[in-house]
Amino acid sequence: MKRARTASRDPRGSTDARTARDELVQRILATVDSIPKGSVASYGQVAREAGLPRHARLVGRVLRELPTGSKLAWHRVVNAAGRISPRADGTPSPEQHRRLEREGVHFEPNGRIDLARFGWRPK
DNA sequence: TGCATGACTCGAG
DNA sequence: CCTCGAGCCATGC
Repeated sequence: MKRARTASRDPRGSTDARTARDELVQRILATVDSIPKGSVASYGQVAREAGLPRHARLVGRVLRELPTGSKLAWHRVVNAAGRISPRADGTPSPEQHRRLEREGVHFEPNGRIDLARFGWRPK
């Protein structure tokens, strides 16, 4: 049975609350997975495509929590400025930079990617 | 319930 | 082009 939520308290421990959240995560992962090789999408764009406008930060959180060695193409997600978002240490991930260049995504001298050229445009 | 934390974004200056 | 500040919103303590 569904374990009635005591109305007041609904800690993330609530079974349906957790499943609902997991579904949002799945949608985000699926969207990221659909970004074609050679192009990039911003956190906000991924959120919108996943049907979650204004949730760019959630996309970032999800990617941050990805297990090392994940098959997901997390490197195709950059910020709206076309840059690799700084990590906790304040510097952009060299790994992400490498992966992108390896699949043909070019970086300008200022560290930005020309979104008009490499930005993902879902059909 | 309140308050701080961000792989965010956008508009000003 | 860059730095800031404000707005945004799920999380976690």
